[in-house]
Amino acid sequence: MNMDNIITDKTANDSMESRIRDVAQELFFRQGFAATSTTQIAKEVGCTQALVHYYYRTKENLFRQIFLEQIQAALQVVGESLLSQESFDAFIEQAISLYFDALTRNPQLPFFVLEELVNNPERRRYLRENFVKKPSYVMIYMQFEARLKHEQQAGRIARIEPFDLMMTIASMTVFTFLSLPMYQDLLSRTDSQVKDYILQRKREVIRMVKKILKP
Amino acid sequence: MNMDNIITDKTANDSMESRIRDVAQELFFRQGFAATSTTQIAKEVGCTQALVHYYYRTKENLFRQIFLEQIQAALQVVGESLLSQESFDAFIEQAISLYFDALTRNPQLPFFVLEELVNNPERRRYLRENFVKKPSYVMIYMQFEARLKHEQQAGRIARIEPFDLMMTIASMTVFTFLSLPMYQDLLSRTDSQVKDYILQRKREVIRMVKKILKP
DNA sequence: GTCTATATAGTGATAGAC
DNA sequence: GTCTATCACTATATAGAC
Repeated sequence: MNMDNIITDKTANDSMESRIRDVAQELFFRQGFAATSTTQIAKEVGCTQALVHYYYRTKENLFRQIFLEQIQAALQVVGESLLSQESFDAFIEQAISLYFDALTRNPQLPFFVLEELVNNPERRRYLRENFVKKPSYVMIYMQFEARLKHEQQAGRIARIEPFDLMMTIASMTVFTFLSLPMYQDLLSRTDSQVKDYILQRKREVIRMVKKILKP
Repeated sequence: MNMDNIITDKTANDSMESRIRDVAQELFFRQGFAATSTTQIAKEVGCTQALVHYYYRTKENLFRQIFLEQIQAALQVVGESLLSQESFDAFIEQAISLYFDALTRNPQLPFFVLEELVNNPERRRYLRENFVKKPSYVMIYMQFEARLKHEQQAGRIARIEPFDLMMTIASMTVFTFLSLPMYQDLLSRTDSQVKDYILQRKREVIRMVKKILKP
């Protein structure tokens, strides 16, 4: 069983800088910003606390870098979902499925983003300046709006405001993952039961949204 | 304008103990447990930090008392909503309306409860032992389940699992308030616009759930 | 680049005076 | 019941040796 030369992690970059980043992300995800210390990060990395500050100077800097990356990745998933050229029903199904799958790979992301945006008005300002105002992100929403209006004028779907449809899909998708720790713990579910539950919930959300959109 | 004798707050109890409790609740709601210190609580109350510990001994004790009260109040609202003797459609409408109104009076509650349950497995255990297992709370869900099944057998509503219906209503209701700080800040809405938005969202959620329940 | 050492400040909690 | 004083810890951040 000599595995000396086997590369075990496809994306592994063993520089201290990236190891600190990765450990920090894991801890921020699990515990949030306030409850995570640079001392704890250093301990789990196996370096000194000074090194964390050497690379990122402040805990806030380290956090921001991770936060920004995660928001960008999430917005990209949303952007990509809107590229679909299928029928509107198929597009909705594909989009919801894509969101569920992306969050299944990263189930702590919704809470991580929510927590920091709710608790820190400064981060909301930061998000507004860096994303919401950017033309490319405005375009994503306008594209979605235009397509919905078009389908409605053709009489293929029911009347609903684009913002309401967006909020409805976001609610049901995001809340599934926000409530996952409670689902698992309060109902004593195994990991495999949780996986089944997510799949079942995905199907059900798709079914319900389609029904809402029926003319 | 002599108002010396006017009682300004109907529930005000000016004992230090309750003032500490009230300020603590406000700060825990705004910042969460980890980001709130007993020093800060004392400063806002206008007493010394030692006094906070005199009444509640530990920060965890103080938090638990507030946390428990809030969960109990929330579960009572849910319990009351199930007492309705109206038609199922009217019952659903009434229930969703009740949840929206209760949360409008306490918009930070969903995040407060969510944050502490997600970040602290010990609090989930505490919740499971004190509520989920209690016969009275099990009964609330079984009542809801029975009524739904009954309506389905009578062919008055579509087939849907009770748990799915519950999650759907919870998703759309709770997420509205979880995302409120982002809605307000990112879209630069005034308080009065936010109030309108909540009312509009309530109507829309009721409409959608009714549509989902149509046979 | 990584370490040790430390400055400075804040934390939760308690002892003891009044 | 409320205060002052203090303990033992931990926090972030930096200076300086190697």
